[in-house]
Amino acid sequence: MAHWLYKSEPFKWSWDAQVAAGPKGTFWDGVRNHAAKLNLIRMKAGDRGFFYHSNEGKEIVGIVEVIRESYPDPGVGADEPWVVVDIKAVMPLKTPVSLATIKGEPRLSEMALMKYSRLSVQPVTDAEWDLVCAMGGIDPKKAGGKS
DNA sequence: GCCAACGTTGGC
DNA sequence: GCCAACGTTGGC
Repeated sequence: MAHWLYKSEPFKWSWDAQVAAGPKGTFWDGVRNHAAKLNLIRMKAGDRGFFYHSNEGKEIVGIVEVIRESYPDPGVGADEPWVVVDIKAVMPLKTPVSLATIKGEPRLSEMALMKYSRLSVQPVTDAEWDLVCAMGGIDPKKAGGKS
Protein backbone atom coordinates (compact mmCIF):
# COMPACT_ATOMS: atom_id res chain seq x y z
CA MET A 1 0.00 0.00 0.00
CA ALA A 2 1.26 3.42 -0.93
CA HIS A 3 1.13 6.40 1.36
CA TRP A 4 0.57 10.06 0.60
CA LEU A 5 0.49 13.51 2.10
CA TYR A 6 -2.19 16.06 1.29
CA LYS A 7 -1.60 19.72 1.96
CA SER A 8 -4.44 22.13 2.49
CA GLU A 9 -4.79 25.60 3.85
CA PRO A 10 -7.25 25.26 6.72
CA PHE A 11 -9.08 28.39 5.55
CA LYS A 12 -9.89 26.65 2.30
CA TRP A 13 -10.42 23.09 3.47
CA SER A 14 -9.58 21.97 6.99
CA TRP A 15 -9.29 18.66 8.78
CA ASP A 16 -12.50 19.55 10.65
CA ALA A 17 -14.26 19.99 7.32
CA GLN A 18 -12.91 16.64 6.17
CA VAL A 19 -14.19 14.96 9.34
CA ALA A 20 -17.56 16.68 8.91
CA ALA A 21 -17.79 15.21 5.42
CA GLY A 22 -18.12 11.82 7.11
CA PRO A 23 -17.51 8.31 5.74
CA LYS A 24 -18.68 9.25 2.27
CA GLY A 25 -15.83 11.72 2.07
CA THR A 26 -15.34 14.36 -0.59
CA PHE A 27 -13.27 14.85 -3.68
CA TRP A 28 -9.83 16.37 -3.31
CA ASP A 29 -9.69 19.09 -5.91
CA GLY A 30 -7.64 22.13 -6.70
CA VAL A 31 -4.56 20.31 -7.95
CA ARG A 32 -3.12 22.40 -10.79
CA ASN A 33 0.34 20.98 -10.91
CA HIS A 34 1.41 18.09 -13.06
CA ALA A 35 3.63 16.43 -10.49
CA ALA A 36 0.79 16.46 -7.98
CA LYS A 37 -1.60 15.22 -10.65
CA LEU A 38 0.64 12.22 -11.36
CA ASN A 39 0.51 11.36 -7.67
CA LEU A 40 -3.30 11.49 -7.73
CA ILE A 41 -3.37 9.15 -10.70
CA ARG A 42 -1.10 6.67 -8.91
CA MET A 43 -3.42 6.40 -5.90
CA LYS A 44 -5.37 3.22 -5.29
CA ALA A 45 -8.56 2.82 -3.30
CA GLY A 46 -7.59 2.02 0.28
CA ASP A 47 -4.33 3.98 0.21
CA ARG A 48 -3.83 6.01 3.36
CA GLY A 49 -2.38 9.50 3.61
CA PHE A 50 -1.54 12.29 6.00
CA PHE A 51 -3.63 15.45 6.12
CA TYR A 52 -1.38 18.49 6.52
CA HIS A 53 -2.37 22.06 7.34
CA SER A 54 -0.20 24.55 5.47
CA ASN A 55 0.31 28.20 6.36
CA GLU A 56 -1.93 28.07 9.42
CA GLY A 57 -0.85 25.36 11.82
CA LYS A 58 1.85 23.84 9.62
CA GLU A 59 1.32 20.38 11.02
CA ILE A 60 0.08 16.92 10.13
CA VAL A 61 -3.26 16.54 11.87
CA GLY A 62 -4.93 13.38 10.62
CA ILE A 63 -5.15 10.26 8.49
CA VAL A 64 -7.29 9.99 5.37
CA GLU A 65 -8.10 7.13 3.02
CA VAL A 66 -8.62 7.09 -0.73
CA ILE A 67 -12.16 5.83 -1.41
CA ARG A 68 -12.35 6.53 -5.13
CA GLU A 69 -9.47 6.49 -7.58
CA SER A 70 -8.74 9.41 -9.87
CA TYR A 71 -11.42 10.71 -12.20
CA PRO A 72 -11.81 13.97 -14.17
CA ASP A 73 -12.15 17.10 -12.04
CA PRO A 74 -15.89 17.93 -12.11
CA GLY A 75 -15.10 21.59 -11.53
CA VAL A 76 -13.44 22.23 -14.88
CA GLY A 77 -14.25 21.67 -18.53
CA ALA A 78 -13.93 18.22 -20.08
CA ASP A 79 -10.98 19.39 -22.15
CA GLU A 80 -8.98 20.17 -19.00
CA PRO A 81 -6.49 17.51 -17.91
CA TRP A 82 -7.01 17.82 -14.14
CA VAL A 83 -8.24 14.99 -11.95
CA VAL A 84 -9.49 14.46 -8.40
CA VAL A 85 -9.74 11.53 -5.99
CA ASP A 86 -12.28 10.95 -3.22
CA ILE A 87 -10.91 10.76 0.30
CA LYS A 88 -12.42 10.37 3.75
CA ALA A 89 -11.14 11.10 7.23
CA VAL A 90 -10.02 7.99 9.13
CA MET A 91 -8.64 9.24 12.43
CA PRO A 92 -6.89 12.25 13.89
CA LEU A 93 -3.35 12.11 15.23
CA LYS A 94 -3.30 12.13 19.02
CA THR A 95 -0.56 14.71 18.80
CA PRO A 96 -0.23 16.77 15.63
CA VAL A 97 3.24 16.51 14.11
CA SER A 98 4.46 19.98 13.23
CA LEU A 99 6.74 21.04 10.45
CA ALA A 100 9.29 22.12 13.05
CA THR A 101 9.21 18.65 14.60
CA ILE A 102 9.74 17.02 11.22
CA LYS A 103 12.64 19.37 10.52
CA GLY A 104 14.19 18.36 13.81
CA GLU A 105 14.04 14.64 12.99
CA PRO A 106 17.04 13.58 10.89
CA ARG A 107 15.27 10.42 9.70
CA LEU A 108 12.65 12.64 8.04
CA SER A 109 15.10 14.94 6.30
CA GLU A 110 14.43 13.21 2.99
CA MET A 111 10.66 13.65 3.16
CA ALA A 112 9.08 15.24 0.11
CA LEU A 113 7.71 17.84 2.51
CA MET A 114 11.27 19.00 3.11
CA LYS A 115 12.55 18.76 -0.43
CA TYR A 116 9.51 19.82 -2.44
CA SER A 117 7.71 21.99 0.05
CA ARG A 118 5.40 23.50 -2.52
CA LEU A 119 4.06 20.24 -3.89
CA SER A 120 0.45 19.87 -2.71
CA VAL A 121 0.16 16.09 -3.03
CA GLN A 122 3.26 14.11 -2.11
CA PRO A 123 4.34 10.50 -1.71
CA VAL A 124 5.37 9.25 1.76
CA THR A 125 7.61 6.23 2.21
CA ASP A 126 6.71 3.31 4.49
CA ALA A 127 9.47 4.24 6.91
CA GLU A 128 8.33 7.86 7.05
CA TRP A 129 4.74 6.75 7.51
CA ASP A 130 5.55 4.53 10.49
CA LEU A 131 7.73 7.14 12.10
CA VAL A 132 5.29 10.04 11.74
CA CYS A 133 2.45 7.87 13.05
CA ALA A 134 4.54 6.98 16.08
CA MET A 135 5.45 10.62 16.62
CA GLY A 136 1.75 11.47 16.37
CA GLY A 137 0.92 8.99 19.10
CA ILE A 138 -0.94 6.43 17.01
CA ASP A 139 -0.27 2.83 15.98
CA PRO A 140 0.99 2.72 12.39
CA LYS A 141 -0.87 -0.57 11.86
CA LYS A 142 -4.20 0.94 12.88
CA ALA A 143 -3.46 3.98 10.75
CA GLY A 144 -2.99 1.79 7.71
CA GLY A 145 0.70 1.19 7.83
CA LYS A 146 2.71 -1.49 6.15
CA SER A 147 0.57 -4.47 5.27
C1' DG B 1 14.45 25.84 -27.63
C1' DC B 2 16.38 29.33 -24.51
C1' DC B 3 15.63 32.42 -20.92
C1' DA B 4 13.75 36.55 -18.64
C1' DA B 5 9.59 38.04 -16.51
C1' DC B 6 5.95 37.04 -13.83
C1' DG B 7 2.62 34.65 -10.68
C1' DT B 8 1.82 31.46 -6.91
C1' DT B 9 2.89 28.87 -2.90
C1' DG B 10 4.15 28.64 1.60
C1' DG B 11 7.67 29.17 5.36
C1' DC B 12 9.40 32.65 8.18
C1' DG C 1 4.96 41.46 4.62
C1' DC C 2 9.06 39.48 2.72
C1' DC C 3 11.31 36.33 -0.03
C1' DA C 4 12.90 31.76 -1.93
C1' DA C 5 11.45 28.06 -4.82
C1' DC C 6 9.50 26.83 -8.79
C1' DG C 7 6.10 26.48 -12.56
C1' DT C 8 4.35 28.96 -16.56
C1' DT C 9 4.33 32.26 -20.17
C1' DG C 10 5.92 34.69 -24.00
C1' DG C 11 9.48 37.14 -26.77
C1' DC C 12 13.18 36.09 -29.57
